Amino acid sequence: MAKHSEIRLASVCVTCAHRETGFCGTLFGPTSEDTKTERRPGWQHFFAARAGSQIAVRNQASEDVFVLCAGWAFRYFQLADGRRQILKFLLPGDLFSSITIFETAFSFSVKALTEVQVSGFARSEIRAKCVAAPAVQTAIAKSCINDTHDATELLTALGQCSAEERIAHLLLHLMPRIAARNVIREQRYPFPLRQQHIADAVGLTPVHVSRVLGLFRERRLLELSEGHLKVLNGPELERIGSLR
Amino acid sequence: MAKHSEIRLASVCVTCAHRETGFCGTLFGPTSEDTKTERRPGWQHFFAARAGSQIAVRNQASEDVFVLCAGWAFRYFQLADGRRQILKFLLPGDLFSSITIFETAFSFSVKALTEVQVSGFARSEIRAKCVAAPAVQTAIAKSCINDTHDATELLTALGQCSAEERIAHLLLHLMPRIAARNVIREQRYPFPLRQQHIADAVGLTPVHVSRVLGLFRERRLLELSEGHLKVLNGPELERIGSLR
DNA sequence: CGGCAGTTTGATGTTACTCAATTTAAGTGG
DNA sequence: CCACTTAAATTGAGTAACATCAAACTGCCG
Repeated sequence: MAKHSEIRLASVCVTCAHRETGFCGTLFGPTSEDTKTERRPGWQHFFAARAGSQIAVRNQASEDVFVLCAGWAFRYFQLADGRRQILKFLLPGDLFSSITIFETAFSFSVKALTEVQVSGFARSEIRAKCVAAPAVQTAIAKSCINDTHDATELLTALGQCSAEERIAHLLLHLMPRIAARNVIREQRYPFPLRQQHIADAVGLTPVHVSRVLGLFRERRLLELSEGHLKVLNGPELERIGSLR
Repeated sequence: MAKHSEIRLASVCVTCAHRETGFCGTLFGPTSEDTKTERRPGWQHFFAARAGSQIAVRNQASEDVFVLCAGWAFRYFQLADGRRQILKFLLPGDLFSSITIFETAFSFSVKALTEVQVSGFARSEIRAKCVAAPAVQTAIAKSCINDTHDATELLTALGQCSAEERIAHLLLHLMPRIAARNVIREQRYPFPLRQQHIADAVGLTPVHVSRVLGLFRERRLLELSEGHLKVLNGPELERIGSLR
């Protein structure tokens, strides 16, 4: 069902770092007391952050390329009046953004959704590896393709679909990504999003998200509580949210 | 005002093709009688298409990378029930998509908005040039960055903004791009979009687009008729649609 | 036990959609 | 040049979807 296979750049890069020692990420700029930095000389840069903490800011430049190693995070774009659009949920192995390989500044911000661990690599090193190692090059290209594809789908969902369709689409989008990183039994997925996150991702109010999820629950499509999503009627969910 | 400088890949590549002769694009798959193909042995592939004709289809694979040379076109994603989301308007010099450099298949379709001229280059040649010519590599990276940035902004507009804000944002987004390709006198821009196109781009109905444009006209923000947009009050338009 | 963050529910308001009629503009062929 | 045709834009009335405001409820943690 998932046309685009999941890419785990972190594992690729961590492996790289294990093999070649002359690889030390530069220090990530101090963001807040929520982030705990750890330097491993001869390795890549590495840090942890608490749930809810901001771990990258729009327009901030950095010499590093970041990969989420553990936990959930999300990219978002914030407006002056407080509205924010969540652009993508990041799962372990995801680059903060594939274009950070070309560009030093972020065009969006990143926040930790759960407690996270993040790994930073010197951009120069990554780019050098791109030339040398075809596997890295392919991984990055795939990450670009994936991002573009996701953006296309999300744009279509936001522009053309109803509240039910958008929420169903978001869940369908996340399910295979979660499944690629966890053992799923009986269609029960770990799911740390608050309704506020869903709302900011699909462009609705949390109140309306609650109502729609209530409807889904009534119709026995799914159950959603305490960090877990249980899908009861996958085919019907897909009929609603699949964009075809 | 325009943070991201416009990239004119066509001119770059045409220049390349002029300099190096061993560069012949493969034939673009036959799409319809609306497209008139012309092969120039030793050069890149080249064709024209009538306004409204489809010039690329989702999931269609091609060995070529396409650049719009003249006219307007747009990328879009179509749903089974006929709804479509316009993802980006393409102006002369724009790649159909920067990721076609990595991937053979399109993740969306492309249609001509006006009469257009399109140039195709063999992907293998482009990739070879990427390694050899830093200018081409930079142009492609910038195109990727640009696409990502545009997608971010459009996602935010669709998810978070009102009808007025979205339409204003679209116009503000297009103005500098048009200005980069035309001499603009007295804030009067060539503007071939129908209200249906605006509607499909910002996720509204044509009827509502008409109403909002009517409001803008009443408030003397702009005039929009017969292929031309005249901006009467830029600052106010920006206040409405600038996403800050 | 109290406090807090998140969710649910109800009542009401607003935005944008739908349907349908009318107007405007642009050809087209006589 | 003038009917005739057709696509696009405008306008109005009624409606549906979603937002807003506010209150009540839940589970959790200190």
